[in-house]
Amino acid sequence: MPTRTAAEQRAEARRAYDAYLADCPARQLLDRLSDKWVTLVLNALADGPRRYAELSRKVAGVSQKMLTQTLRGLERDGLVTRTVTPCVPVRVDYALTPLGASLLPVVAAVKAWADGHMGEVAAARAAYDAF
Amino acid sequence: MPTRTAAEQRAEARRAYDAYLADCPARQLLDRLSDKWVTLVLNALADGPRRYAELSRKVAGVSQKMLTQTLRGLERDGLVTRTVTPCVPVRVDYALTPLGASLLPVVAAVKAWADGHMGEVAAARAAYDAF
DNA sequence: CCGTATCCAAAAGGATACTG
DNA sequence: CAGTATCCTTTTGGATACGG
Repeated sequence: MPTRTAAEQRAEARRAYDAYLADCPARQLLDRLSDKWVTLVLNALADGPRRYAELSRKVAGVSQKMLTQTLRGLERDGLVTRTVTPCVPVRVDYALTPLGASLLPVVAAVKAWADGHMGEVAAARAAYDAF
Repeated sequence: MPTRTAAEQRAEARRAYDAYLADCPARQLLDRLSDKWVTLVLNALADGPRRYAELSRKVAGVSQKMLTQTLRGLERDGLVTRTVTPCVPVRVDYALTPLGASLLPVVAAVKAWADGHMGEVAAARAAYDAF
């Protein structure tokens, strides 16, 4: 019997989809933005450089693991810089790059839509759930 | 000894954070957009209503479970409508609501930034990984 | 044709402890 | 201060089978 059935077809479609994603810049950005803490860190850095401990406080509720992981990701993507000042104790500052700063308006656009329409969404949810 | 230590403090901060998120429309929207398939489905519906099976094909690689789950979520949020035509076999059409359509420009803004800057991001990544 | 229900594997993410 | 390493729970999401 042929093992190549619906399962195989789906797997193939999935590979095609993954390849498509790899080539889709918008999707990559969305994946970054969808990381739970990225936008919060971006906003925390919006008005100037911040130290690690400052971010830890400003972005309330974030674990060390997630903060570090998020910062590393942003640094890798060229959105933030990490500056180590070798004094005692060590001092590390994070700041937005111009590229990172250029992303802020996009986040603001999302925020603007949200502020303008999330009321309708909330109402729709309430109506949906009531029924 | 007091069991109320760093752990408790963190937990409290986390509750505060969660409460903050519950009140933050932008964050809620971001959570929606971050759902892996939401934007793809939104785009698939951008130029007109589509049937379930059509979406299944247009959004390559999606499983039935995820497609249904995504559509239910969008319907709940008032972003898409679900219209059942009770013939044999059943026919179900999905379409964007005006609210859902109004979200398209936002997605487009994200896409625009991505198209304009993802090259730099990719370069930054390459540089970071090479080192 | 359009789903729902169940199971299960993989990944995300938090708590804790430890280091330079 | 600024992390790293480990463990472990929770969530996510695909595969499969079945129902209206």
